[in-house]
Amino acid sequence: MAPRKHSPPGGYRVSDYPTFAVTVDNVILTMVEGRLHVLLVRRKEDPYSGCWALPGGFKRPDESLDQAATRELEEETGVAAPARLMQLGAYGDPGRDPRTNVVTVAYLAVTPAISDVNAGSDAADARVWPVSEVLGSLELAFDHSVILADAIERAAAQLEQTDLAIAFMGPTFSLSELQSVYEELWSTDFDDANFQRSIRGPSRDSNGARAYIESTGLHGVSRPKGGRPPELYQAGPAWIDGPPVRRPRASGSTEGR
Amino acid sequence: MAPRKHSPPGGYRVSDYPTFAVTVDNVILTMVEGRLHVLLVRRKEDPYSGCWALPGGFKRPDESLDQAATRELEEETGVAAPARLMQLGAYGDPGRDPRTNVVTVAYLAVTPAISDVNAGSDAADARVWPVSEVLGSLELAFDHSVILADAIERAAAQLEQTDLAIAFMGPTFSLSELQSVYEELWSTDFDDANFQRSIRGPSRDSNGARAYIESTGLHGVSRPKGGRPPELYQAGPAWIDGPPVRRPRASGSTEGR
DNA sequence: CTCCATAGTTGTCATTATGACAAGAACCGG
DNA sequence: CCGGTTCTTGTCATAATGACAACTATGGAG
Repeated sequence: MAPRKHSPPGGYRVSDYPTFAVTVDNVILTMVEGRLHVLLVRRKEDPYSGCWALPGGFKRPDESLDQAATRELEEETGVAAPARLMQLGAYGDPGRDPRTNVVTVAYLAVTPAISDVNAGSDAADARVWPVSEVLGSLELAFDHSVILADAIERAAAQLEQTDLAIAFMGPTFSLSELQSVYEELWSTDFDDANFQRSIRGPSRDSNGARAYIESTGLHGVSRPKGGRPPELYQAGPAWIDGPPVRRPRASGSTEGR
Repeated sequence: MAPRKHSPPGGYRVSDYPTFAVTVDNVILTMVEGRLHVLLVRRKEDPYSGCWALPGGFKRPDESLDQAATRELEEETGVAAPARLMQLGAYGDPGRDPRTNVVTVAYLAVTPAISDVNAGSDAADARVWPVSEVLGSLELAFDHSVILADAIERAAAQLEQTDLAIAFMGPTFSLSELQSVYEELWSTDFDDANFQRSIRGPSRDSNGARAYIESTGLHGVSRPKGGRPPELYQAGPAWIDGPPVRRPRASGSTEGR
């Protein structure tokens, strides 16, 4: 029996209620060569020893969920938490952890290409995997495949609502790089010309509105196979005027749940 | 100390990690006379005895989070869980419950006007409150005010993404009733004529596309002060072709998080 | 160096959606 | 009957979108 801490007159005795372990798991998405990747660690311990899993771990009582997510990410992968680590949801199906009752809270974040990933003490290995590979053939620990799928769906939705796409980009980027983010997450093709027009802003006023991105004077380098070098842009000050691109409503969309 | 259940060879011993109580809380929103309302219960037990709170309670190990939310809602308020009970997020700041470490998972749902609310055994009272009143003057238990605010924000966002607005409506409804949902949650005014055009579908094809709502031949009754009786509609089969109304980007919008 | 494949950029045009607003239709109370 | 109210239909100018042609700037093959 757990120790009885407080017993207010007539109050619930907490010890009468089942206890759970609470963990946090991070879905860190990034873009490598135009393809969506996710950061995974290989587990060193049972259960699912040797299996790949989302980086995460146990929440401590003296920290918030957000703090736990940040800490565990850093501990297990050496990756500093991206600025916008957003909560994805809680997963608590009975039996999702063979050991005991574990409820996990999943977080989602997006980063530019990750420089160096280092497996922490709890992990045997850590690297980014192409998402298509992970969802196709790789078997993840626990219900992490479900979490990953939910995360990608959420990220795709957020692309339309926020400037999340910029978070995939480094300090400067070309518009085709940005375009590939939308195309990958939405499984669509944009007309290059129309995409530029949408992103740079409609015929709108020419001073500051819709400052989604800003032009640096710079030019990038050509692709391996040649081609005109792209102009480089940087993140604008704000997401002022609504989403720059809207998700195409085309193929059999299974929206609205 | 909690009982040591499993100790796989080399595995984590769960007993070494802190345990938490896990609760679920429901934000049930509804529309009463054009104003947004939320379902609350008055607590009978400490802590926060006598305080109003979101209906919820402890998750059991043998049920999923969704099931726990449904069960607690029914138990505490007698309200059958609406079809679409969606997870809002997890709240686990240290000290959010004075008793012990409690992580709660919040759920959000929307219903037509609730017929009868009955306080369950755990609650001293149960009723719907106008949201403006709750956020203004009423002090909720725990961090439930924060959860409520998050829920409303989420609901407003979902209005644009899904056919959530329909969930506020009964079997048949007038377009002005539907309009009031958008206007209340977005704090905007729509031009009545333009709203109708948007909802009923653009100049699009006339057979089935954009079947957000369907016309019943019926007519409602006039308002107290007179006026033409509205035509009545019912929910259409599906959310086929994207959102019918888009959130106006007008006043100082603090989007992007 | 020239030609060509590739990739990025600019421009045009028809179609569709949106906001503003006028006007008609159907009810109320007096 | 008449003004007040609410719902409904119609019109018009403007903005956004999709399709597509054309132009620019690179690398590489010959």
